[in-house]
Amino acid sequence: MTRATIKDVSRVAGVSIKTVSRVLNKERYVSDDMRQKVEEAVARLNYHPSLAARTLAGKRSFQIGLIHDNPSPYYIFNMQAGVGQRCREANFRMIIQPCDVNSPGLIDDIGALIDQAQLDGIIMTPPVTDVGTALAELFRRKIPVVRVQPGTDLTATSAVYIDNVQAADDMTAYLISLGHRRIGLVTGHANYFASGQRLTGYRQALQRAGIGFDATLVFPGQFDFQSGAAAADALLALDDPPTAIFASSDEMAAGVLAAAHRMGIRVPDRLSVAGFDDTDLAQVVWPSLTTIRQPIRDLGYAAADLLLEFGETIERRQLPHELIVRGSTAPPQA
Amino acid sequence: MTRATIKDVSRVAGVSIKTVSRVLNKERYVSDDMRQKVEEAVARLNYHPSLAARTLAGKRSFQIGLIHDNPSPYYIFNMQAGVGQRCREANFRMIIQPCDVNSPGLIDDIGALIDQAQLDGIIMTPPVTDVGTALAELFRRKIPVVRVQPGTDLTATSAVYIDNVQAADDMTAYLISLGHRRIGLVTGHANYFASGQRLTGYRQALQRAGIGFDATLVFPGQFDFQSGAAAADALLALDDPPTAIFASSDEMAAGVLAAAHRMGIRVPDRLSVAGFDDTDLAQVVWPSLTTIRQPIRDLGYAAADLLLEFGETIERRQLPHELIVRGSTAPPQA
DNA sequence: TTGAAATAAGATAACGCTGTCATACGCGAA
DNA sequence: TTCGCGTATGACAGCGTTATCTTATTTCAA
Repeated sequence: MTRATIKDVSRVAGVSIKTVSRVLNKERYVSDDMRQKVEEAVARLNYHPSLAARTLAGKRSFQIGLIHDNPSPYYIFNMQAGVGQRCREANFRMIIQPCDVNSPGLIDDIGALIDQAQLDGIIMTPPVTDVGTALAELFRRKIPVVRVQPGTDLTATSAVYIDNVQAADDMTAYLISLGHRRIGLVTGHANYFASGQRLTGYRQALQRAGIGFDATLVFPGQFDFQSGAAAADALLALDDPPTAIFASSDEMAAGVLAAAHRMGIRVPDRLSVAGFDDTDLAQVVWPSLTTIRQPIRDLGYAAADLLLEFGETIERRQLPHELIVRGSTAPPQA
Repeated sequence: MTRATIKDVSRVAGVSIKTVSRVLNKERYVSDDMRQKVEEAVARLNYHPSLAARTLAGKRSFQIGLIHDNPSPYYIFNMQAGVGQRCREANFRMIIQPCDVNSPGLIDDIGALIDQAQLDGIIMTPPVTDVGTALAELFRRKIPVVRVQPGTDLTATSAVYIDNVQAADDMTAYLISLGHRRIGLVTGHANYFASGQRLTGYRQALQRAGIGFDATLVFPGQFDFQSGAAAADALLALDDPPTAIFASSDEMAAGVLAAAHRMGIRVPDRLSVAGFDDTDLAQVVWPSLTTIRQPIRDLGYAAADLLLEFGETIERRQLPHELIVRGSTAPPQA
């Protein structure tokens, strides 16, 4: 028993091939009578149209690509879950393309992907979102693009994002409200635009509270565990160390926690630690992390939604973040 | 400027379409002369063959599917990385299909995937590997299948795996060698065959050391953080609590750590904790976890390799695990 | 009542490849 | 020389859809 084709369906339903195609594509000008006959035949034969044939004959491929260069399993997993969910709803398929932002072959790889699979659209996550040459290549091919948290050319493509400035402001303000005055900040990788935005939010909250900005309390990180631990080592070795450390990612916050544990500094009693993202990680470290929930899955869903609903039309969508208070933060000890 | 087709290439190279096709597919009977002309034209036009057309015309689709129902981002991420890598080497594409083992639509979903995309092969990860109805559907379609760590019908398909019994034995023996006599075990989800195998390895090591098996020291978990913490609560509340706890996953080990922290029990001084998998998580908790490194990425790579190299021919490959000693284990306090 | 537009259906040509078959050439054995 | 075989190339049909064009039929305003 081989696969059923549209021809089989048309024979069983007693209609022309084109009519079956019309029903499948929900085109107009099909009588209810015909539609029903076709649907019955489709069900009876358990027919599924060949994507290859549809792609070849039509202008659409029913496939979108997700391009990423992100070492965080949590991020990618949730992004895929969101995009995948929306794709499934629309009967689209998602093609994952990991890539290397620093590779010279990046543009060729992306081009090859689009050519070979004839993608209907592309979703990009940071930091690929901000590679000018890659963007240019996509424009050249006139393919719809949605970027997640883009940092540059904000209006060049559709985009979904959260308000990073406000989120960092929220967290900083929360720490201040607990009574902290010296708050360390571990920034993210310089490649990521969000890193700068979070610094802005941090400064903004400090200023509103009348707390002077102290550059020695800001330490550059790379979003990963190691750099979080290193930052904590440096910050806690200061003459006047911070009573709270706000890390721009949960991984770095985990690093801060580990460093504190290593030094015998009790968290949150002697040091408050805050993260960013609310990945699963936030709840599997001890104490569990106060963090900003970034709705990664929803961002993915929204990105796919923009692609499928609007196509080339440029659209933007901001999603809400949320301050999640857990056990890693407390008022500073007297 | 639209995409280049094989026709364009043939015109530029001054040869027939079929010759271009031959070069592309590395068929025999092509002179070096021709081959070079074609390759030049391909490069000049930046030509990439249409997957849709190849799939439709040929018998292969150059796509394989990765079917999973696994809530662990780490696992999936690394599995994808391994499979993806091998696919890229062979110029294949990987289609990800998350699914729900308990959904009644599972079989239809898999069938639709294969029909629509005309996949050349399927890779499955636990626990989907052991769903009999799904396996039957794949056999019916005569599609090559490679399973990762299958638990049932071991010889029914190609498979890649590690020796779970030996791995659990290794860890248990290591804890015994540190001087532990009462070793708690948190098992994994009953759906996973590996859970039972690890229990076997644990018992095997105990027996070899002449330590009696104590069923009260074995607590059922679900592979996740919560169940790890719950297991630790229960085990540490025993009249004669264990001095070491071996959790069958890093996530559960993280749960054990958190529970210990909560109770003020120092790790590893008062309690040794061991995990399984060596996911990234193992290094971002404190103290970092002694664990069994399961080469997930390599398993993925090997799975794709079996599929691409052997096709329908059933082949099996066992990969080595490794005991990784970190800070969460130590000799028991006197 | 008429005819132009809207509706409903089918016949047939692409789409860009691969598979099959046909053809042509060189070379060693008969 | 001739035959046959391995090698090298091309012509052309088809893969399973959608797009385009054509042919009814119905509807509705003038």
